[in-house]
Amino acid sequence: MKLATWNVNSIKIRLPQLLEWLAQKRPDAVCLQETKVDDDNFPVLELQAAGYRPLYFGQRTYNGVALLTRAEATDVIRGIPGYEDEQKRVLSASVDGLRIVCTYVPNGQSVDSDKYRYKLAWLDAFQRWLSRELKTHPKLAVLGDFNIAPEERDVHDPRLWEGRVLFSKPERTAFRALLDAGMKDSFRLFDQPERSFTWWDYRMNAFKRNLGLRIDHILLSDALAGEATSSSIASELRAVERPSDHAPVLTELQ
DNA sequence: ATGGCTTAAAAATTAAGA
Repeated sequence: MKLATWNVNSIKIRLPQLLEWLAQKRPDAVCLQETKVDDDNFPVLELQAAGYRPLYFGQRTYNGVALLTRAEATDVIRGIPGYEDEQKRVLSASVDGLRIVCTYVPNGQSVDSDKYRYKLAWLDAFQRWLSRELKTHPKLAVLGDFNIAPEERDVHDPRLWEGRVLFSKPERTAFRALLDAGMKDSFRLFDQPERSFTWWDYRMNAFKRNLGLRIDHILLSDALAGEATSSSIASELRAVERPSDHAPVLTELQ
């Protein structure tokens, strides 16, 4: 079973690339972030024609998540239950015996901003909810744009980024708390090339120079981690005409 | 020169991303 996540930075702009990629890779479940459309404008028909059943939880202009599955998904939950949030960032469902959580973690803007405080409070609520979910759904996968580079090797220049948003100590501690709740970073279950990243700034030829961060992740519950057979970053999608600034991440289960 | 692109809003700029 192939699981994938991709921050598309507007599903409207990226739909042709998404459809081509789905046809090539045929993932069984795909989590999308920053769809940037309300639910009335989600491209349902195009994705159905491609063989996928779309679930979506969006808003105009900002945020928005979606889950595309080839098999039927059930028990759909939107948002973090019990956590009031105007922003559409979490979508969960069961498919093929797995519980899948799609997430778009707040960016945080800068460490001295209200958005950063919102990010940390949001992550605390997310972790506490996932800890409970893991008890009822031992086979759990959490996929998405976490907006956190967990370790120094996930940052092109750790000295430059130390203490900045996406790589500050409180954010890395919050990411560690997610793993400590009973999950593994599937990308790190396997040998990987050095300087592997999932996001590159649009400016400064950052992709060509590989000045990136690894901030998009596929976490697998401890019960599921043993079933993983590979994990990789589809960086070729960052090299196309008019790319998203994020590349997809793929993890395959036996 | 906290810039450099890209997107969505709206009709020129602004906000936001990371």
